[in-house]
Amino acid sequence: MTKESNTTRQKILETASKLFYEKGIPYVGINEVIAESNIAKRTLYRWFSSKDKLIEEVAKYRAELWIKWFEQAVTERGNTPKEQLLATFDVLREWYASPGFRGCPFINAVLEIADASHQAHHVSIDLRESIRQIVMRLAKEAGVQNPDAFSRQYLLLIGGASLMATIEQSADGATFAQDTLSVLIDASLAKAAINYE
Amino acid sequence: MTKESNTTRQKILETASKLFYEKGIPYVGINEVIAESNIAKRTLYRWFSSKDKLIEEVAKYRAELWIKWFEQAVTERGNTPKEQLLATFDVLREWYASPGFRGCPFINAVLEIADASHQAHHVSIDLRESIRQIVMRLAKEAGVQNPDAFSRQYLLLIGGASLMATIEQSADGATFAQDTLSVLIDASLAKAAINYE
DNA sequence: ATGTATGGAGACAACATTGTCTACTTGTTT
DNA sequence: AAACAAGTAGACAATGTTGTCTCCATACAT
Repeated sequence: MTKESNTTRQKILETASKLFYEKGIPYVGINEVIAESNIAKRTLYRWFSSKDKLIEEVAKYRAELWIKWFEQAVTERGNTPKEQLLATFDVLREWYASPGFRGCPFINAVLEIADASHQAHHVSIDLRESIRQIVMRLAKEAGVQNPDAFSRQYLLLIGGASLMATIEQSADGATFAQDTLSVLIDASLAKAAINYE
Repeated sequence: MTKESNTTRQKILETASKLFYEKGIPYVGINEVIAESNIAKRTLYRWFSSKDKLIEEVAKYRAELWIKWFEQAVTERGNTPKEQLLATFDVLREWYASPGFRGCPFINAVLEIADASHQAHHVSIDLRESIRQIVMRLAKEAGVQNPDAFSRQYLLLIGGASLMATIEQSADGATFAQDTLSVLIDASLAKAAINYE
């Protein structure tokens, strides 16, 4: 039934999510997903019409969890908006250093699936936009001069830090990003204070 | 002979490089490379013992060209070290906006080939280190306080900008990175001037 | 002139891929 | 009781993959 079905669907989603992340999407076959999920092939195809659809649903599922995790972790730490902005990179540093970390799954998805028209790309683009909205709100509250430009610079830093974590397998990128962000905020606040180009 | 051989080898390298970049490494088969190169399968395998070896050699070939191109483009523009540092993102912006741009091939390679022990990963890591060395030298000349940390922050920005160009398909990341770099340099120079915290 | 390096054309083996299909089982709802 | 939704097991087709192999042709060096 619906209840039973949802748990099966959920089980597939979680297994696929784990395998896709660990091995890279193109390197995981449907057969591996069904074996690891302990389900029949027929069952998988009843819930997901194709591998591409499964990839898409996994991406949506992950994105939903990620943004909740991020938003909560950020509001938990730091009391002022500025502190919260800086705290994002504390959260990220821990993530990068956590066991099993193998890059940001959303960046991975975009590059593993070369086809730019794939729905999974849109999920990653939307997630980045969600992050940017959160950052922009915090930046406004912190009194940053140009919150829009600032939020885009933030995207640069989070992308760069994730990339460094993936390529150099080091969490230090989060620290460099944090320092850079601090300089950006202070420069913007100073500019706001003297209100002079 | 050696001369003839080198041109054949070179032809394979260039064709593979183009295909790998356009379609993504896992999505290009050996058969496609040989068809596009107008050579026999036997010939390819005489020069490259496996697809992985070909991927590795293509990565090395590209990295060599890239760093030359980058170094030259940078020294051509801007007279002072600071100007040259900022000019890097003018060069990159043009690259991102150029027709057929489909991301930084070295970032792509790392993420398309999930296996971290693949030689192509090392090529990308080495290239990033080469970039960092160039930036560190310029930073020293410009009088930046902590050239090592600065160069790593630079890597963040170049990675972030490349990623933005890939994911959002926009060259604007180069501009945001340039602005950020400018703030970083000025903050560091100001700190150097007052020689205080 | 004869060996050696190089290249072309393509068959072939061995295996992996996605997605379909048949046949059977279980549990729930009307 | 009958219909229906969901799941299991796994064969199968169609296709794609890498890498080997045979047979032949060409060009150059000693």
